[in-house]
Amino acid sequence: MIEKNYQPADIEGRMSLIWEDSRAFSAGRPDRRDARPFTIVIPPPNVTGSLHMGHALNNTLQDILCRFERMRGRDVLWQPGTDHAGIATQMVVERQLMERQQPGRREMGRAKFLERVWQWKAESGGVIVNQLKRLGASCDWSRERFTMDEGLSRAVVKVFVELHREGLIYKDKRLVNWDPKLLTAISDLEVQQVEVKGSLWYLRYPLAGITFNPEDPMSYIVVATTRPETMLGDGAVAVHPDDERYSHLVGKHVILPLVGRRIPIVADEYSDPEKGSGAVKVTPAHDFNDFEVGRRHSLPQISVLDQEARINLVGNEDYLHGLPEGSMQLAEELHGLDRFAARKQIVARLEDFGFLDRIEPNVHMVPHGDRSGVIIEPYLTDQWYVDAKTLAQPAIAAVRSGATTFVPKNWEKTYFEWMENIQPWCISRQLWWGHQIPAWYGPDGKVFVAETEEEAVGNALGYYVEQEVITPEQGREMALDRNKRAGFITRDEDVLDTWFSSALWPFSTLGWPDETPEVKRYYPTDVLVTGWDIIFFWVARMMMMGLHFMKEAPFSTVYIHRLVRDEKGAKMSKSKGNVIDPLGVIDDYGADALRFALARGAAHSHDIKLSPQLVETNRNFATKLWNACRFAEMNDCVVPAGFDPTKARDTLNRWIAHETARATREVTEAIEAYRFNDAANAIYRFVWNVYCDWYLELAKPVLMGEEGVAKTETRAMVAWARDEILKLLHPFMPFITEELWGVTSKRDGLLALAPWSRKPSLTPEQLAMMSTATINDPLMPPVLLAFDAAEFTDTSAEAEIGWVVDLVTAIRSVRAEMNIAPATLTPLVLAGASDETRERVPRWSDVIRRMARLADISFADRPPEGAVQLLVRGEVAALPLKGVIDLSAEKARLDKELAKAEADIKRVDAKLSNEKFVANAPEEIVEEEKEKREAAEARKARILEALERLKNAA
RNA sequence: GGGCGCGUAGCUCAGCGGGAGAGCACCUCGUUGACAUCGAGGGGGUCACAGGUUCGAUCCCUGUCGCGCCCA
Repeated sequence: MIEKNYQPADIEGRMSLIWEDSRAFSAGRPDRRDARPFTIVIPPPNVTGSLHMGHALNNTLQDILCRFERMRGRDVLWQPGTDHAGIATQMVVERQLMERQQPGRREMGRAKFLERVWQWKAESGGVIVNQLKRLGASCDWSRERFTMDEGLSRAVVKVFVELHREGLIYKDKRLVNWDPKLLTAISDLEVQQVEVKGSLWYLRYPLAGITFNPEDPMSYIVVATTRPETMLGDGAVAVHPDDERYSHLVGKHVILPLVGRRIPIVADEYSDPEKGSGAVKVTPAHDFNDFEVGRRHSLPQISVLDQEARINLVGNEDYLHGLPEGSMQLAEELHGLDRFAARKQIVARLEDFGFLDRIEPNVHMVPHGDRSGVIIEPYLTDQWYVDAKTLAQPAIAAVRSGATTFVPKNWEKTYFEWMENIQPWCISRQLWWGHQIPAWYGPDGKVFVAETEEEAVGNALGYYVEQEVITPEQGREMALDRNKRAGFITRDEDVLDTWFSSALWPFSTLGWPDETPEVKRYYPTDVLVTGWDIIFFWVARMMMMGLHFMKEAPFSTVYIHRLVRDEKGAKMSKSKGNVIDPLGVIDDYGADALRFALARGAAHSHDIKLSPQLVETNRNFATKLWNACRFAEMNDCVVPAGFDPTKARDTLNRWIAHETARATREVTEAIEAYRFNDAANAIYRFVWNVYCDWYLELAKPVLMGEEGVAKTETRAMVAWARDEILKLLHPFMPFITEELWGVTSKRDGLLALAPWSRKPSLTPEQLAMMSTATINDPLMPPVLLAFDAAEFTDTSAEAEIGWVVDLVTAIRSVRAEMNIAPATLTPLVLAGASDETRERVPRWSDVIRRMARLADISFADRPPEGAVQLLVRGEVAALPLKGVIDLSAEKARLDKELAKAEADIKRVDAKLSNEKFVANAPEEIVEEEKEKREAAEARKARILEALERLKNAA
């Protein structure tokens, strides 16, 4: 029994348990051992995360694909899991410690802190997984993975060690993006350029050997800078080689104000004559461009900041080197100041001594950390890098060759753009939570990289014994006793960028580096579904790692979807307060409604604008389906064993078989093309505007009528089409469809595992098998034998029902226009009806009378006087409403129709009289136009007749 | 500065070479036995602008304007 009211919350709670108990989503089910696998790896959400609309969209789309392919008979693995999210998680736990006024991370020490993070993960790390289940995600939850799992960690270490051995991972001292709040390096991608209103300071640098005089421009050179405080670390002044204003100064020196360092004036194309004064200060240790300039001119790299971006001068050898007596005083005064406080001080001092030329307002881009939000400092440190340029080559080639394709294809351009200009990837992070880098150092700083500590220590001790740094005896002792080697061999403290482990996700989750059956069966995966914002972070890196270690691209298709925005198109954000919580929406309207709203909006080239009202609309659709199924149940509609819809006799039933087949093809083809919106809209239209509005309404007289062959067949067909609807809709609205599937009939199994009604396009292997196998061959894939009604068509049924629909619609329309009360039943006269129409009427009179509110239907040679005359498919249907209708209103209506017909004729004539059109247009188009003209002429003739009769009546 | 995308009904968007479409909103009517979370009907658009290609352009090309995003 179907409940009277649709209650999504009740259904969804129960259904999750049913799917879980039946292990419906398990990959490698025994009954699918011979099926083709279909694999998607989930973009692992942060373990700290909770479900937002972006997740809801992303996972809805993946689930649609997985459920679709599962129904098409594939052995589906949707691999779930979460990401350890280095910085984010460490921040969450540190904040928690602070809130509870417990000892902080540093007081605790590394081991204790990590224990604490794991504890946090055990308690609250699973939140998002449960939220995904509420959305209906049909992942194989038994295979859930975490990037810090033992197995995945082994994969990370192995990849690091191998890439290091191949020279594709190396340690380098260069400028990194340094986050002075989180005290770690971050990669280029984690930096966001933000437009900031700042200033451009023009500073006077005195020329060496000339007495500085603020009044004498010949005694100094003006440089422009956005960061005056870094002048302490300047190594040169650069001017453009072609800039004649300065050419006489190239090779000369300036004396750095306040500091007293003598630095050269160099010619370098980096300096832009158009910008500022045309001369720039060069600070190799604090600016990426200056770093390159410094390399070209062999300038010293003088870092003047510490890790927290405070001025660091006392005891700073690089800074103090070669400075005149007395500069210690300045160093001591500035030492320890924050970079922005120091800026003020330094500018003030420069001004005091006449070194400040002027200040101009200046808008420029300033790098900010995407996690901390603070201004990033280019900072000179030792970090580990991946040689991305080398790894990118096969990854570029794979997309060029089509081994992997992006949908929509435009994204390939973005991918190439980035990949072809890729920079070394900084992978070390000065954090605790993450995969600690498997590198150990000896007392002289020599690096030993190995998969285990034992191996690394062994190598190191062997080396130092050989070098006679230690004796063999000491080596043995150190090898056996960790305490003995402490201080001699130390492990790298840093951990790897979270995205390093994510890059391995498509194979590490399958058990690699072990040679598991899962790796063999499910790699490479079929499709990756993700947002464009992580193409660089994740997609590109998976491509690189997958191709390098597995020799095959990790997925053949990358489907890129757009963002979910609020109803006004603004990005959802906590600060704006416009966030729609998917779980709240699920509570209010059900997961199915949310999913369907998202799917219907998922067009290729637009972000999705979502509002609660939109979800409500889709909940209403679910209710409509619910009630249609109740109607079927109330009329005892069931599908008899062995029922074949293509063998139906009744026209209406053949018509719905035809329409169902059409909808099935549309939905199938749209999902195959990742056009989720088209698929969802096709099924929406079919359910509401075809099945409910017409089929069920037209079937009512039969269902209410007496028992007989027609009624039996109609009952079967109502139920059959309903089942087809449930199947087509299941990938989009899994909960309600599974519930209705279960309660409407005794079923062999779950809808989630029921066969899709359109055969998948055959693989070459399957085609080969078909040519050698016979129908009874046990090797024949069952899916090929599945009954396939999706190819069924019946154009004559389509024409006949089309006529009924048009007739009813036309009568309804004119009745509404004429303000005829629904309670008033009017007669219908079919004038000059063809044999076909005369034949059809007895079959449909009940229906037409009921739907068009008619008293009776009769035939006549000509329409009665004063009747409203409608044109339906070229014939006149007359409603004798003399006295009821306003004749002038009817004349106005007919005049409008006439004008329309004449306009049509005119337009077609214009075409047909154009010789070039007739000569150049395809024959069928010309033929079509001629037919259109004939039809319009016929209409015009009928309307003129009708007007004539109207005149007579008046 | 480079790249990508978008400008179609009041709103959100389909359509992308041969008669302008949907959903929502709006207006009118409706207690017909699945459904008022509903049914029936209706109004509403020089398809941003200007050129070009074509027998024919909302659709293809070029340019202009406006909006959004990414990279420097």
